[in-house]
Amino acid sequence: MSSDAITSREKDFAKWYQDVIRQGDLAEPAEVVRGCMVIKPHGYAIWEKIQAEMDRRIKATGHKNAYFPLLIPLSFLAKEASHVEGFAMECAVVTHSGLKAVRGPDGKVEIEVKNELEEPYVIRPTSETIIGHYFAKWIQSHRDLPMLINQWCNIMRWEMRTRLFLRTSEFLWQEGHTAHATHEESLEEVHRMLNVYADVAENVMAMPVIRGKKTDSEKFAGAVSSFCIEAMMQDGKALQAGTSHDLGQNFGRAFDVKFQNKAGEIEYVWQTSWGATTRLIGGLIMTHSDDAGLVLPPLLAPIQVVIIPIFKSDEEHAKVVEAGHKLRRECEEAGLSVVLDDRDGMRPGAKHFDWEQKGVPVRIEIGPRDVAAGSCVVKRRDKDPKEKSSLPLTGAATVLKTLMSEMQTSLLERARAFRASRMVKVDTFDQFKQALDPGGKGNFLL
RNA sequence: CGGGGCGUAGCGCAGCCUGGUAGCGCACACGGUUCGGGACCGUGGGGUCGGAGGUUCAAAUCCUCUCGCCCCGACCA
Repeated sequence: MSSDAITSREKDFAKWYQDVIRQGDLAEPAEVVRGCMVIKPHGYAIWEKIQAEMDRRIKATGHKNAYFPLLIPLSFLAKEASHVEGFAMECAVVTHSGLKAVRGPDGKVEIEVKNELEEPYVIRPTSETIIGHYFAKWIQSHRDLPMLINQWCNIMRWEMRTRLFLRTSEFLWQEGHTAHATHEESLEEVHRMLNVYADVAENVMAMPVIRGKKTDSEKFAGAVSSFCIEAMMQDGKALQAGTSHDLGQNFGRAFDVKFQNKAGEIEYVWQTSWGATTRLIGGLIMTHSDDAGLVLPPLLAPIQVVIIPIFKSDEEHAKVVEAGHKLRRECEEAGLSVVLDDRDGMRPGAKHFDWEQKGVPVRIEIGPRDVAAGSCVVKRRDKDPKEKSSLPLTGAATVLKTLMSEMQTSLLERARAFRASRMVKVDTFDQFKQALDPGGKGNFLL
């Protein structure tokens, strides 16, 4: 209905983005905590899928997960000059511990903060400093290298302007921190992890990306150089979707992370750091979703198949649901995540819209006619909803499994085609200026 | 942080200019008829109008402050 409709992309892209998130039940602003968001179960399930795929690749490249404190001593920030300068304004600072509750005469409880800390803590805006501190303790010899650590955690950056998933004051991410014996090795690591990000983006999220180097003004505060992957959104704008930094010996020097090389000489380590965040979900939305709501690539869909029973009488209901459960079990055995939507009091059409908005890749109808014919009706989220095909119930799970990988591929191809249609290749600066001229729509690759 | 817009029921909104007992649609609850793409009828529940002050006999409405959200910009993942 009009009250919960989704604004079209053409009419208002920013509004559309928020509508998709609301209707897809992914997240909502935490209006009681400035700039933060509540990630709802469906949104969080997508994050868990991204996490799982990313984590597997991080471990496969030799890294180990660990966890470091949320709070960082203020003095740590001061050790790397350009690092503080970059993050200073975004830091939330913890200055007190303990509260005192005072009950006034009217019965109201007033709360005041109690003990001022000797040294304030900063809520981590990123963990190079505290991890650098521990690297210094853990690394003595070239035999301790490379040190390959990753942590999954939350981060706080006091942002001036926030947008759900794309930029929130608190966000979830993974941050890798590594130390190496040579610059050559650490640079190799920087690009290895950039490639992991590109792999996840393209082969899991079906989101084509371009690898690039950030300009000096854009690079990570404290890095020698920063690399990133950029994806193109449906409004033609680029989204930075993952970064990998060459930290050189900057943090090694700042935190005194030294090792003895094979020749017995003392050297500073060469470090890297790399991160990917919940922003990826924002990129996912803006890459694939349409005016009907969320579209999820099968590899990231918490629910891949929904079975909608169609019936009039109780007898029909019994038959249809029986066939539905049989199909559900077969799909589960084939490794698909599937839901039989037997919700009472909701008509089939309403169920279709509900799951469509949530981005479920395939919806299946089973009605009395299908049970009689031994078939079911299949609708793909990446196609026009009027486009339906029939599928024999026997062996349907296998066909659906294949369909999933087809959808995964076709979403990536579609996104690539879109990007190609908006991207202009230029060879000279004059061409660049010319290309920018007509309305500025589109992005450009030099 | 600069410029603009907006906070009224779970969601989307009207009412505000011109103060006078808080409304609509969807959602929700119950009953019935329905059911292959958002069903319909009837009945009902739900709001100290973001918050705090002020003006007034009287404030959703006028004034001041404040918090939050959205958009553009600068900055970032």
